[in-house]
Amino acid sequence: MKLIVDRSEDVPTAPSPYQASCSTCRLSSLCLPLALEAAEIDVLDRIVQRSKPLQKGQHLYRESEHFQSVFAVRSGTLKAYRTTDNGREQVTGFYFPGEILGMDGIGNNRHASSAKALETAAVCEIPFTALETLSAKMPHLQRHFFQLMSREIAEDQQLITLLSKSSADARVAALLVSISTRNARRKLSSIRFRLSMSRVDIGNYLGLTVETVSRVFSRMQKLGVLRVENKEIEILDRDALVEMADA
Amino acid sequence: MKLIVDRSEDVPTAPSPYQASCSTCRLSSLCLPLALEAAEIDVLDRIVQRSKPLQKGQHLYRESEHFQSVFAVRSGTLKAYRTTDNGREQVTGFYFPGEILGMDGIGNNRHASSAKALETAAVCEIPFTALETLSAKMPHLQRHFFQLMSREIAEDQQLITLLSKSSADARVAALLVSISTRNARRKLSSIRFRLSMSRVDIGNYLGLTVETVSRVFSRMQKLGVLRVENKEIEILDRDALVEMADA
DNA sequence: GTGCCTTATTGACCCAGGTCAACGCCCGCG
DNA sequence: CGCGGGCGTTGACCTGGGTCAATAAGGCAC
Repeated sequence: MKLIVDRSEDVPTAPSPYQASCSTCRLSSLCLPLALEAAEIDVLDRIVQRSKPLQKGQHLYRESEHFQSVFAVRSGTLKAYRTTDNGREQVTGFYFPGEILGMDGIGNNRHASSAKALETAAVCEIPFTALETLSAKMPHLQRHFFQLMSREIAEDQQLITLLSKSSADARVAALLVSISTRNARRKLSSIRFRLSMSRVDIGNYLGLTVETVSRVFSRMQKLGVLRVENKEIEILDRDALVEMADA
Repeated sequence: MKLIVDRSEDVPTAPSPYQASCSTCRLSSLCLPLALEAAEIDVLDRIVQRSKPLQKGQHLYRESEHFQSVFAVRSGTLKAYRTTDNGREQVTGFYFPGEILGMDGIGNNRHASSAKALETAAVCEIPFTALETLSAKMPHLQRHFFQLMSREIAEDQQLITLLSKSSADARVAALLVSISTRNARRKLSSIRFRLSMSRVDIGNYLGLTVETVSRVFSRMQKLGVLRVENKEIEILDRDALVEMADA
């Protein structure tokens, strides 16, 4: 399929400080520091590594690589995907600022998926052994991390439900609602945003072909639910969209 | 759909000791005690509650109920499922002896799914706050529990991959291979076993209709890959099955 | 700017699996 | 031990979305 060489490279773990600290981070209320006290945040801060941004297409980690850290997205978007035995690619999630990825690697010390930047993206690296040590000392942190993992499970189950029976319309609607909601949490517009992922990625994630995704967008536009202009999306009728999502 | 009253009831948290301890449990090598030292197992033992078995159809917990404990299956099989907004049921997993369920409730202190016994089943209840406290003191336990959750994530992602693109044959094959592998881990036959779940549940789990599941079984039987006799399954050609699973 | 290559849209056609219907067979209950 | 209701199987038909193909429209390289 891909005939050209993939120019993406693994990001080197750089030492330089690209952002001051968790305590000044705009995203701290969504991210790991949530539920920690000021003093605790400082301790957490000391183990978090910030490196130079990933360029579009660069990998943060690759499937079956040795697992060492989980990552928090600071800016940009990443996609996680796994490659099946027969070589097919399956997108398992999109990660926006404030969200944590890489937790699927803890299970057997090997990343269970790959993660790639969909646009220029900055991440915080959180070495897992340090996080464990800290968790044992800070009950809030331990609890919070358990919760984060549990939520990832619950979200995956929601996707399973979506993929198991829903129509193409419902799948696309559900994704848009999800992005909209996550944007709202980050104080961004929940009705107007830019899709950082391609139609191919959307289709892959939702178990649909590009063509179907495209047709669904067109149909929704015709129905007056959306305004689509390339990657720009405007939700015109959120209620209708929510309605469609569970049809 | 169901016109008769569901006679299942919630299981009361009984105090009586139905089995001695984790240290004598045949399943300890798969379950939570894995990776713990003898002394540590004793401590864990003290927080684990064993109650009277669940009858077929009884619920262990229900979606949106207050989350309090995770559970380890001691005998029998359970299914986890969630109900969508439009009232559809989606099976999210089957749980066999030695496996842990209920972890999806940690995220927001509410069970994200319901769990129901598919046959008479015994479980160990592990109160989560006690587990947290213990985890903070026992690094092995903390690590192991992180790993269990991570594996649940990875398994859900595998199901996502399966549901996203695979054919009906591949889905059924994958489920059979999974059950076979899990049986082997429990030192049971990996080629001959009884399906404790109905065709409806299988179809629901795999995103297929009952009719399709039935047809796939018939087809595989005709191909000499399986022998199917009601709920009894015999795998005649495991390689072929594995092959089909990633087609 | 201009060209090329990747991404997106749209149309025509097809097929895997869903739907509907009929029937047979377990299995639990009286 | 017989009967009834749910569960499983099989067949005929239909449809949502996949496949293939052609065209358009971005957007990055030079």
